[in-house]
Amino acid sequence: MKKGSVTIKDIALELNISVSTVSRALADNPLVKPSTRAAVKELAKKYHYRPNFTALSLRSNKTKTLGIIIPQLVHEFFAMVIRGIEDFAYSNDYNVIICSTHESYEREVIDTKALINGRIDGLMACISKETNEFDHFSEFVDRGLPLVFFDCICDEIEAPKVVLDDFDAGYKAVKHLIEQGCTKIAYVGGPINLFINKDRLAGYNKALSEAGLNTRDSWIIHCDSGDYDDGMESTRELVQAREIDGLFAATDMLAIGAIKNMKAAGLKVPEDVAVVGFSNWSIGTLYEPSLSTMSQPGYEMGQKAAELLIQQIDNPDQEFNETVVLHSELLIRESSIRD
Amino acid sequence: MKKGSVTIKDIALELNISVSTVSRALADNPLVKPSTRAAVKELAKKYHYRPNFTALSLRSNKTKTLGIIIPQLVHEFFAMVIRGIEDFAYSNDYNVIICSTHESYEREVIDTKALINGRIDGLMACISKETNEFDHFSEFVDRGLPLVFFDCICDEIEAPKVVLDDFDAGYKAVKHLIEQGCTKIAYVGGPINLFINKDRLAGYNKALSEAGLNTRDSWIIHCDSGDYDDGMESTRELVQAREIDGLFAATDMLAIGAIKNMKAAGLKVPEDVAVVGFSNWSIGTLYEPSLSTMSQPGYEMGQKAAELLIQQIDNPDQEFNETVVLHSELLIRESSIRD
DNA sequence: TGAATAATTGCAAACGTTTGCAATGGATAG
DNA sequence: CTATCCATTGCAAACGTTTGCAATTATTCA
Repeated sequence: MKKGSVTIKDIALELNISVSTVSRALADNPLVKPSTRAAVKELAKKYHYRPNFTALSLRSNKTKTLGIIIPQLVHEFFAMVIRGIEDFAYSNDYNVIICSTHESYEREVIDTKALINGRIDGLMACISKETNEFDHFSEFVDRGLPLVFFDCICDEIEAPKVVLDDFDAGYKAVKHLIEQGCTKIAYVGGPINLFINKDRLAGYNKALSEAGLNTRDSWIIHCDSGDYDDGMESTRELVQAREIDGLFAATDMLAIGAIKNMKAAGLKVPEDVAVVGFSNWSIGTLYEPSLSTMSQPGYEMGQKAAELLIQQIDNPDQEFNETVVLHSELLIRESSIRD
Repeated sequence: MKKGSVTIKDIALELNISVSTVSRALADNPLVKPSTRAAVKELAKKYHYRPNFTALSLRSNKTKTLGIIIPQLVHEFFAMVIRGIEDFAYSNDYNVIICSTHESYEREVIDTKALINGRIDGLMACISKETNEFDHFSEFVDRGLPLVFFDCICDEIEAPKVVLDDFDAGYKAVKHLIEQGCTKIAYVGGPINLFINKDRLAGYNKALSEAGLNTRDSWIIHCDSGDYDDGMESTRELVQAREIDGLFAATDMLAIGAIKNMKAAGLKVPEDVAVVGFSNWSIGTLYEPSLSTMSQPGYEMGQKAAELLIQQIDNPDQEFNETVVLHSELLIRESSIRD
């Protein structure tokens, strides 16, 4: 059997009955005579018959597939989001397509357009760091395709959103540093066009002003990517200046990169500078000092996003626009404890 | 326009011509009159017409989509493999579906079967740690669907494979430790049912015997997962025993977990124990000591896998069964240097 | 035994596309 | 003026399914 898969037609032919009967038999339709049903099923099993996905989709106008657009793959938070999505999707008979944009706007547009043509029933998207225009998403919703944003959202498009309370998280992190006695606290984060960074910084500012503390322009650093190297490059001068006694980093990688700098400069963490990161990467527990951080409920975010999306798919005439806000917890480890 | 997408039929209706003409016009078929072609194209543009993916697939019996099955997402090596695959696929007009099995055999079977029904044109797979049976892949190839294995392969199935020379890599790593003066070298690796671990261990043994060195059963540790925690748990006794002066770990996470243990036990790395990991994770450059490791050419592996797969797709009658072997390089950092 | 009813089955359309072939129209040539 | 030819278009089938409706067969009842 060099050919491709067996079709319903092949079975019909061999049994000398019509395709409709075969189709019905396989669907356990009580209309078909038990004996023919048995014969059909036996043959289907023998040939490992599997209904053709494409034909099914075309007929039903449903692909039972959800799309995910994320900026990065190697990211523990996104991995948890994906698991949350998958678990919810699978238990609702949906499959999942993952597209990683690698933080490229261009790739995001390409991926979105590649998904717009009836390949998926709905999309969950986290925009990339480069993204400042949203026409590709507009086209999506204009076509009546369900869309849900999560984490890095775009507020110009009307769609359900699942986000973290980044403002509150930033506030909690910095408040903790203040409680540990820090008075000169710096911030290092990713691209400020993203709400997550804007909000984390706003939380930082709130905590400072509430405590009557000042900051300086040079203490607030926005970097491009947010990875280890960025953490080292961008904080070099800050660390050399030896002005600060606390640092809030918007990602754990930035935090670790910065700590590496501090160690190299002879600064002790947390004695000289206390540090809090963000995202709770597993390396944080192994690093020395172990890293205080803000938790990010990725699994819940994924579950919720999938739930909102499937809800939308199931109720095509209804308008959905709610924003679900999840909360972050402070995880205190060695890097921020100053007794 | 609440409805779904515009179809060729809608355009035909509005222009009062037949669908065939519209189809031909959009395909720049010279048969159609330039004026009608222009009219069709204008309308198509106006309505953002996009050919329905499902219909296209059904007609052509091609999805222009490649499947990827990997055991983990949060893995820098796999991320590179995926990029390699994507780049090659995209430049050959293919899309990509990623399925992460989360190292679960059950999930691997589900995913494979979900992809067998005409959703993809071919599959690239890296088997999970739990996988010892391969019927799901047999069914795949029996159906005439192209398959390529990469990294963690299964040799019972006839299919092209792209692998690392794990034997040589293990040999190089341990030889380096020996050259640094280590004489009591332990091995810690992932599940031994996987060839990658079997081969790395074999390389370890070769290097030892070549140097006339002995090992002990307790110095050879197979653990389930290969992550940080596993690295800590599984090496606890080994470290407590204080018998060894060298460690070859089959993943960087295992290495870091083990080093964490050593530090806690008061052992210095590399002075007391020299360590070499595997995979070149970026954290390895930031960890202290920075981690010596074996490179893993993930991007090349992905590119090659995609190339072999598309080659197979394009030549359905030809039999492909070659195995491409890529090579690993030793990256020497602090954790293994003993002067 | 004939008619009415129930149990099975098949036909054909539909999903959106492409494409071989037939059909239409106008123009050209004899 | 008619026959031929080219340019342009439309028809219909096909890809593999499902499903309303019609058709067939088998069964039951009087």
